[in-house]
Amino acid sequence: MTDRPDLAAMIIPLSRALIDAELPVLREHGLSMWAYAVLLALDERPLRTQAALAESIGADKTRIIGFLDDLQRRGLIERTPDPTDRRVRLLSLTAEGRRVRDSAQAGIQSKEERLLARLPDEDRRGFLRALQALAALPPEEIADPR
Amino acid sequence: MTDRPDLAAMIIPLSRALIDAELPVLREHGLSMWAYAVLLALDERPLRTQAALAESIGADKTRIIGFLDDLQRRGLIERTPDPTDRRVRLLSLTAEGRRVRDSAQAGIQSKEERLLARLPDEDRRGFLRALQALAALPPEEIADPR
DNA sequence: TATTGTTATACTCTATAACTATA
DNA sequence: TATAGTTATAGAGTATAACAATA
Repeated sequence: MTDRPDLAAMIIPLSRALIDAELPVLREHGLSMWAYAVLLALDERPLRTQAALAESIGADKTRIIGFLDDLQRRGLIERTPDPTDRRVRLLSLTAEGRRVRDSAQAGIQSKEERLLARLPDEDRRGFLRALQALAALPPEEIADPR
Repeated sequence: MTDRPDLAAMIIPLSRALIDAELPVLREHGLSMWAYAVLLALDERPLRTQAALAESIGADKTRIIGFLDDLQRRGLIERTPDPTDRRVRLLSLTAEGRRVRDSAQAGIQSKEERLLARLPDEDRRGFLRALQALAALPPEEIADPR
């Protein structure tokens, strides 16, 4: 047995607190958490189906439809039928979508930086490296490591 | 702007994955996430009111009642009226409660250790130190740092 | 017949408000 | 009147199932 609290017992409340920290920032930009996740995912690269987009942000395909409707109505994303298969929707960020995303992210990261500033330099660097490594793992490997 | 993903964009999915990892372990011990959180909180020290217990684990006082009922029925906690003020309930872990808690926690932490083993030593140490520091902060300071 | 996106339905989780018993 | 605990109600979030369009 270790002498530390459970990882989950530290991360779950931290996760909740970060959500509480960031929702007001997102609201200033007219975004919900899921809408912001959509903008982040599409910024990487356009996606060919809504189901793929949903999966990439850990959501159900039925859950993001309302958010896509809204983002499209506001001109932040484009959602056009694929000419080669008219069942699927091609999804991409508009210039305005990228602008909103960048400005929301700037607000969020500046708040996060203020938080990280409380940590000693070397812990902060190790923390961020470890976090990026763990976030890059497929969820199944976290659920059942080794 | 930093060159990293948002903290929240890494921590929220990690948090979800850890929950998925730990629920099966808890279920083996007949515990839900909230029931386990109750056992962990009471292990630190007995508590004088249910509302204080609820707050310490980030729950609403109305939400933990069913779990307390069940834990008491199974003899894992004691819940006795305070003789000096019969409105309040004194809460504490029984020996059996501590046994179940220890065995569940052993299962959880061994799974977590397998996950942490993927990280380089110094990153892992920095990660755990940073996490403990952040988890010790009051939620308000995370929601609005500085 | 199978698949993409959508809508409709049911279920779970959580928060709010009412109730009781004590003080 | 106020507080601890409880119960009841309502709301949000989520998952499952049915549906329409296209392949």
